[in-house]
Amino acid sequence: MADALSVPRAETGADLRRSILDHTRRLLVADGYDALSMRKIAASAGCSATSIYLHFDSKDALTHALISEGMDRLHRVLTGADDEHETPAGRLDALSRAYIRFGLDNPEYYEVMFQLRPERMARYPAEDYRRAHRNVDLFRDALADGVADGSLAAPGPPDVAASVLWTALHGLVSLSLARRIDVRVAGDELIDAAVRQSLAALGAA
Amino acid sequence: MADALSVPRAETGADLRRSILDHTRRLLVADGYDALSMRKIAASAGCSATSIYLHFDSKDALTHALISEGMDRLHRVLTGADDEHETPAGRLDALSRAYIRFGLDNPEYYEVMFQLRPERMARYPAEDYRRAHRNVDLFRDALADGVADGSLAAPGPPDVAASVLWTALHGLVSLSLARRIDVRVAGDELIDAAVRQSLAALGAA
Amino acid sequence: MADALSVPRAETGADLRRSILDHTRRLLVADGYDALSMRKIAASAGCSATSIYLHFDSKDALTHALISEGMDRLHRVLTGADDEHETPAGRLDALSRAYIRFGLDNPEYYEVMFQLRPERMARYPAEDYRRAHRNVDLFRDALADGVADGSLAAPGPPDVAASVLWTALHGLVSLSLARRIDVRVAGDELIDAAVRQSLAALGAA
Amino acid sequence: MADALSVPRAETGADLRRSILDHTRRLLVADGYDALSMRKIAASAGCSATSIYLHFDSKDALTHALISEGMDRLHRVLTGADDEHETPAGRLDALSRAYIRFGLDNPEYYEVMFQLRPERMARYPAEDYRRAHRNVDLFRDALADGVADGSLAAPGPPDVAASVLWTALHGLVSLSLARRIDVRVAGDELIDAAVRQSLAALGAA
DNA sequence: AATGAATGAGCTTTCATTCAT
DNA sequence: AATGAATGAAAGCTCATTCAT
Repeated sequence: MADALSVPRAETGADLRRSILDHTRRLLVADGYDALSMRKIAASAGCSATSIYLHFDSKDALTHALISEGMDRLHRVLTGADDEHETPAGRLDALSRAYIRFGLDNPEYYEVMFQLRPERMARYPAEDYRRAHRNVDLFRDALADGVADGSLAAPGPPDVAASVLWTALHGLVSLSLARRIDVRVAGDELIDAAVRQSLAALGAA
Repeated sequence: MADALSVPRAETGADLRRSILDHTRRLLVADGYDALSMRKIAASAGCSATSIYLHFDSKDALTHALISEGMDRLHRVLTGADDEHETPAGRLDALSRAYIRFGLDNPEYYEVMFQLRPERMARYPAEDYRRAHRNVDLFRDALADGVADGSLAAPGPPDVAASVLWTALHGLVSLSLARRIDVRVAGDELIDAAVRQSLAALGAA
Repeated sequence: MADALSVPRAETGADLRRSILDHTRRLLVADGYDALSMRKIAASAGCSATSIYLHFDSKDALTHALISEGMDRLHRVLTGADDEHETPAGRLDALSRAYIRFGLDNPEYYEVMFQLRPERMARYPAEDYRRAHRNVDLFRDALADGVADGSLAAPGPPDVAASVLWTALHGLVSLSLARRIDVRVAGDELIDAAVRQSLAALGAA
Repeated sequence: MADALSVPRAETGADLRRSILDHTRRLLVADGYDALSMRKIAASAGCSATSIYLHFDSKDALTHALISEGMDRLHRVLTGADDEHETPAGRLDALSRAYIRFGLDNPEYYEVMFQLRPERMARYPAEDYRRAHRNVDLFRDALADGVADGSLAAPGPPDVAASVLWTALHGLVSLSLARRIDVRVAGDELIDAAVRQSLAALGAA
């Protein structure tokens, strides 16, 4: 009875956990990680700051949950792109574009996933960060496959070439998100050029 | 004489300004920008927090002084590298290596120069950030020269190709500083590979 | 029972809100508004400065709560005085004396209510200040009633005459509170004289 | 030579003292006493904060200099008004209007002269405040003269009646300066009404 | 599961004032 | 006469977190 009359209550239980994560993402896009505070999250999610601690041990733990989630999403996106193509060169191209797209479309995930310094966060589970390498591994595997079948030519160990490719993609994404790239240059043309330049050395012509 | 005998006194006057900047850099390397506080700087520099305000209008102004200084240093390093080589390809290679070296050797400058989101800093002089483009221009000029004399082949406008090159270098530097690159891969080998891969597309063979 | 035996504990909860308001009043009497600080209030109320923010959004909000409270109290006092008399002249006399009495008895309320410059306070709700006029309205109504029944003779619009009367009463209260009136003159005699002189022009003989 | 080329230097010596006082007045009008700071005064007067201390022992001393100056100016204005009229009633009316005019025209002087609580200012010379009474004395003398020649009828000791008159005038001025009077009422009409009402009881018809 | 209350530590910044020059 | 340098104290306010309920 009271419920029927009450104002639409904020989520509770598992829903609240989900809601907290989503509102945190929203705040991250808007204000960035530094401006994130438990109070603001609580206010945004419509719960008390204390309630957040029912679902996350600490602010760091909340951040890590987001990182994990982001890593999973990125991995899913990348494997999807990987699967859609046959040739190693096609896979590398698709992986690169999917990575960039993910970063630009999910600035909040990208910020916590790749712009944070884990060693500056207390109590961080190194394990979580090691999972990030699964993503680089996708690049490496496609590259190794290409080298194996002669369609690609990595000028060195595939591990290294894949890492280099990743750093290049990351540089594009992070400077784009920070809006540090000349506006006359930024845009789809830049992304195309970046993918082409990044893959050129790998003989993906 | 008295000086020689006196205990190492905290600097004063213009020296203090210099000392504040240096201690700020030290703290930036150790703890990062977010953890930077006027109190900590003061404690580190051996002066009162109030004294910092004699030399800098605000925390932002102090940060901007560092950014300016870093931009100048980077520019000097890059022009030095540029001048030491004759061929456009040689210049591009030297510029790239100098950029990476500067970033890895000056993590504190690099952090405030390129890891901060200017739009999230109040009262920042857009002018300062525009100076950053002077550095990209060095890459573009070398590239354009190479295209002009036929020794290089940018697959598109030199502006775009230079920006792409910059993002690739930045990605390498920022992920290296964040220690996010697999330790089995990191090192001089990685840098070599990165430079080679980044320049491959520009026909700098 | 436990209560009776326990040491005088600092209040908590809603009691703390009340306690904060009361200690703020005490500090206002002692030191004035300018010397008021959140830390001092906290120390006086026996809570942390942070706790004050659980009950009031800001220092201004705390001040405004006091202003509101004071306005209510004054209004209650004035309507009480108004109701106790039949004739317009009697009402005006009672209103005037009640106003003066309230001011002299509640210097802390009076200070925030009438000695502050609202335009110098950020985020002040103009609404709160408009409520002050309800009090002047009581004077105006009594005066208008007297003019209507011929027992009083306002030399002009009742609005104006009532405002003038108010300013006269305020002048007496504020200079008395500031102890700026010659001690040989101050006292009940002065109040009597002030009321008599202030009402003389209104034909309240 | 250097002088001829140099930018217009700020005043020095006695001129600087004068300049400090004037800039302080300007700041008082703009921001009020609470917002007054030595640094702001120095910045406004174009000298160093330290220089202020060459001319005034402390912030309080500077304030007291202003109070003294204001008291002198008010006294001059009042005696001028007093002298221009023959009859006691005329003198009282002129004194009242001159007082109001002075207050409204010199909000900065009025604020430090009459809105400050001397007991809250450290090291204040009680003497300075006693001089304020000279002004009330002018009212009292005119009133006493009127009583003596039968043209006025103070309902009690002239001292008291004069003080009451002063408090009424002060109430009008202070509430006007604080912009606390209903705008539909404020204006010359209000001043006229206030003078008329204030003098009515003194038989100045 | 959820919360209101509470706090100590911390933040940037401004203050009046002093001192050596 | 004038100043730049320096400071301790204090301001309002926000932070992540804990605890009792």
